[in-house]
Amino acid sequence: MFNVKSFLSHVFLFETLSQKELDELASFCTQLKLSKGDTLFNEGQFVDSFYIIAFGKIKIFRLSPTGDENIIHIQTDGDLIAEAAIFDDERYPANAQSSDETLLVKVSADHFKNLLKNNPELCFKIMSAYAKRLRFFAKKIQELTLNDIKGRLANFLIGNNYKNTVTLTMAKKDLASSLGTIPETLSRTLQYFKKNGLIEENKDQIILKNLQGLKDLVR
Amino acid sequence: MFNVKSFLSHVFLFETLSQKELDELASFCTQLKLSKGDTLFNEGQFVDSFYIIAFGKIKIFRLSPTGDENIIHIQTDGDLIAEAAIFDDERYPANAQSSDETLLVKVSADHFKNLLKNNPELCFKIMSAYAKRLRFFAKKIQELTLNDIKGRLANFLIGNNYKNTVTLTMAKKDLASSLGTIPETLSRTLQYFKKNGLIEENKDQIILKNLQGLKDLVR
DNA sequence: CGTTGCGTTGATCTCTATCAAAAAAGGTGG
DNA sequence: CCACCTTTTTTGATAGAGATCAACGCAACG
Repeated sequence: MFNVKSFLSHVFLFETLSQKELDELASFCTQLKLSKGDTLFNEGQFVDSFYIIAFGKIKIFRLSPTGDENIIHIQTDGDLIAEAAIFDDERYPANAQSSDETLLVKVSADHFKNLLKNNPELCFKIMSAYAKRLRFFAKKIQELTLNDIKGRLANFLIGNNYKNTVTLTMAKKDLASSLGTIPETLSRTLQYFKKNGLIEENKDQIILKNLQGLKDLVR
Repeated sequence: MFNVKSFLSHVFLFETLSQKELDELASFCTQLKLSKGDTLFNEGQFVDSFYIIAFGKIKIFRLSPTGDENIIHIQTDGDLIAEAAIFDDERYPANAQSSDETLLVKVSADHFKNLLKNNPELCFKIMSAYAKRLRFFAKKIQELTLNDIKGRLANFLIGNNYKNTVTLTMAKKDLASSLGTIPETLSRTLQYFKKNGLIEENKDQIILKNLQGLKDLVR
């Protein structure tokens, strides 16, 4: 059985809250269960809450006029969604869709802001979370302008490996999109890595055989 | 004569402060004058303050290992610099350099955080500023992955035009870098726009002759 | 089993970076 | 104000990376 309050107390942003504050926070949170493909919100809709992922995956994306889906990122367990939007204007800036069986905690924006008013420490934590995300974005921008696809893929593999193995948690077409390329190119780049002895592939596992070689591809 | 307190009272972030709070704020702010080319801070240096531009231009950029300068953005009058960094870890994530005669107000991070502790409304403003910047970055990422150079330049022109005229406030080589390309390509793209009757150029003024045509180039 | 979506492979073409050089614009000192 | 030097911008030619289009194998699924 899933306990909202207990879950919240383990979320980085809320670690420092007192029992009383946690109770208050929990009082205006609700659970939300989504199936694969369900829409959480759409670009342009009014913001009335933000979300925390208990488990599952949420795809954040925008659509070009031609209908192409541009994945900004894929959020997963423990990640916050649209927490920035509640302080900005009153509409969501992107689409969010579940790409898996997903359980979310939904936090009412108005109530949350109220809680913040009396808790500067929590404010600081939120700001720090923002700052982290800003840094992540800045890094991504640099990566897009500086590195070619080999470099970007190598960087992804290096950053997501555990004991020299990367487990793909998303479809390759989604990985392609979040690397700023298309499935065909990703496929070819993976072949290239394999031919040069940099990696081996085994189902959804990618084994890094030559870490230094991969690093050399990254600027 | 430049008056710090009066200037601060007109900065969006501080509009809601009382006279008393403004006095306190001003007490730990200093002025800083930079000439063209002067360095404000470098990537990796410890963060002890953030800045507000009174007038002038500050270039925020990172260097690739090969020494290429990757301009993230160019900030100008009224903009904040490094205000996100003060809540993150303790180092600046990029380089900042004056690209003009520039006057800055320097705000001590520690003192400022202290002020924030007792001012939730100001916290909200800061968070909103963060949210805006996040959105700017997200848009830039989208643009880099979605649009080609024609699209990016068209988008820039559309977004920066006033009465169908864009006044270039930076060197073309810098514009090229912040669009994620190189001067040669920017130059050629401008020629292309001219040949197709989309724009006309006159010194540092670009006149948009066919707004719809430009829009059609943007995804 | 047929259908549907994903991943791979091949051929081609377009865009953009690179290299090289000339032209234009900006400073600087006399 | 002019000659000189530096930096920026433009133009040309070339090569390479990656997108596009097309087709096929393969697995999941009703």
